[in-house]
Amino acid sequence: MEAKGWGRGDFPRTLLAWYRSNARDLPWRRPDTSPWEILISEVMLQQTPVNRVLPVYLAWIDRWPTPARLAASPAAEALRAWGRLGYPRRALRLHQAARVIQQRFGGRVPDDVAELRTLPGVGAYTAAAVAAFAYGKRVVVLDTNIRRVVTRLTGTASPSPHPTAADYATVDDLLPSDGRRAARVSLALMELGALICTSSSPRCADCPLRSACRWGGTPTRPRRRPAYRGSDRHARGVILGKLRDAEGIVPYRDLVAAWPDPVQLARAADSLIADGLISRSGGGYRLGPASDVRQISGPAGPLAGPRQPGRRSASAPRGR
DNA sequence: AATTCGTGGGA
DNA sequence: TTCCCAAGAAT
Repeated sequence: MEAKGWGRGDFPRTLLAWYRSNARDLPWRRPDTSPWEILISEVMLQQTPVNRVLPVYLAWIDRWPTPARLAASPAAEALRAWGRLGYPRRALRLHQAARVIQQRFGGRVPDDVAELRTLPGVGAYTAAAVAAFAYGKRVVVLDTNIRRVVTRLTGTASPSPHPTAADYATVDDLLPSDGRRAARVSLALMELGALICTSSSPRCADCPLRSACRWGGTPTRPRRRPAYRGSDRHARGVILGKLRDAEGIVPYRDLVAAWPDPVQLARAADSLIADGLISRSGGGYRLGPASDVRQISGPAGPLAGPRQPGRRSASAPRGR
């Protein structure tokens, strides 16, 4: 569907003019940003505000300027550098992605959406974003911002919580034929969604597209999420914080001191182990998956159990 | 297809 | 204080 009152070329021109003078100056938008840096920024920005990503991103690309460099580091280091960005499995997957890029793609971030999609932690949005923003490919980039802006603009709001085929078609119709220009339109739509056409209390008076917008101004009510405080999720966060702030092994008693319910604590720790975010080590816990130890200790380790002193902490929970 | 997965700033 | 929410992905 065409937005009302626009010729086909008018929409990109108006939007890009707005973007040129209103876009934030973000490091991953500099013209010399590498595909690897683009990938890092996109993963970090998943469900995470720009302002929180900025310092972590800068430190990350300084430390690991190539996939090879990250692939050569233990996963625990990636988790530690991730800091408090949230959703730490993203750090783990980005680390895994670096190893896949190194081993299967010769150290180069793929430019093909299907290949990008095979990387851990890279879904439909991130694959499209890297293909478009790093390589200038004409692909539909569909994140929550673009979906919100376009459905409001064209009056085609769909009730589905996930992007539909119709959503893709609607955006595809709005993108110019040139790949690099289309990518810039996608960036501009995202920026418009982030700065003007926000989820709640949008600043319609400042919108460059207001004369063509079909939106009636009816916000959608999201379902409320379960309480965080006191949840297993909260316990996981506390455990991870403790292990992140410690260099090595954290005794179990230190975790008990940080969380009142030992049953819940054990459950949370088990789930973190299952996710590869932490592992049992030397009678306590440490950041990172068990595979980190094999890497650090060298390939000599037999399949038989942990190579640690027989002394086992009495306070450590036994496998259940 | 519906759930689960952090975190902290601002309304 | 409570609640919302910020460039999704995996299962």
